[in-house]
Amino acid sequence: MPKALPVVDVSAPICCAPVSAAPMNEQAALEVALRLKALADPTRIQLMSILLTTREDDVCTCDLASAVGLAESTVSHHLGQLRKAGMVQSTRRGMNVHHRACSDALQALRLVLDPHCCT
Amino acid sequence: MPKALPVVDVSAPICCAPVSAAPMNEQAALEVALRLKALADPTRIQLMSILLTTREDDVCTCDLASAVGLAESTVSHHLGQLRKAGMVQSTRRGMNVHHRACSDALQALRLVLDPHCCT
DNA sequence: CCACCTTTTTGACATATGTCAAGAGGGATG
DNA sequence: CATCCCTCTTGACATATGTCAAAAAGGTGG
Repeated sequence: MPKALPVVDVSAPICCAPVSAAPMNEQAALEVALRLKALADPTRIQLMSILLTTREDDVCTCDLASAVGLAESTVSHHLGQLRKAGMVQSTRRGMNVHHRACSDALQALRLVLDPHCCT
Repeated sequence: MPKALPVVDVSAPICCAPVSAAPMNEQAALEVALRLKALADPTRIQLMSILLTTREDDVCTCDLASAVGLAESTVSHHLGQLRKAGMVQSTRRGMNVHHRACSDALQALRLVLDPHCCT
């Protein structure tokens, strides 16, 4: 990756034409890729799955850590990635931090990946 | 990534319950993550976009290389990744190799990412 | 203030990744 | 066969990534 790393804010749901609408330019492709990258890790997928399937708003970092069997610092790191990509929102409640999946961001990403938009 | 790298064949479209159906186990999460990883690169998203928006079956490696402005060996590498993930099919025709996007694989991935499957 | 719990940050480390140049392979065409 | 094209593979290199332990930061309760 000998290319300068681009600094882009991707905390909002992706909003651009679908991949199949027209050949994407570099900028749009980067926007999509950065969000995909946030999801492209087994641990983070598992975390998203747990958060998406938990209706209660009471999943804290330590719960997640024990659920995926990794160090809390590692899970905190992954949650940070997901947060930066707008996939998760976290709120401190007392001593704990509670996490929620942002289904809107995920849905927006799915829209962009639609392969049949303009067939 | 001090964990042993898992060797998994992901050339077929992903087929598992959506992330929001139930907490995913490690194996399923890995299957999803590996496919996402294949897409989680700006160049590869651009390549997919070009292939998806080209109805004719006549996009060869050198065309793609000049389209994205990278060395042909680099593009060949990316196409290999996409092929391994079942996102692209390539066929040799004479001197050139022609590439096609597999929209089924992309569609299957979108299904798994549905955040509202069981709300 | 002190002891304690949860979370994040930092540092270190091994592994993975994207890129190119150079070489090797596969086919067409003279 | 010789030559030229297109493609893929290999090697090298810089950067990014996932992981943990240790330390720091944020909060609660005595």
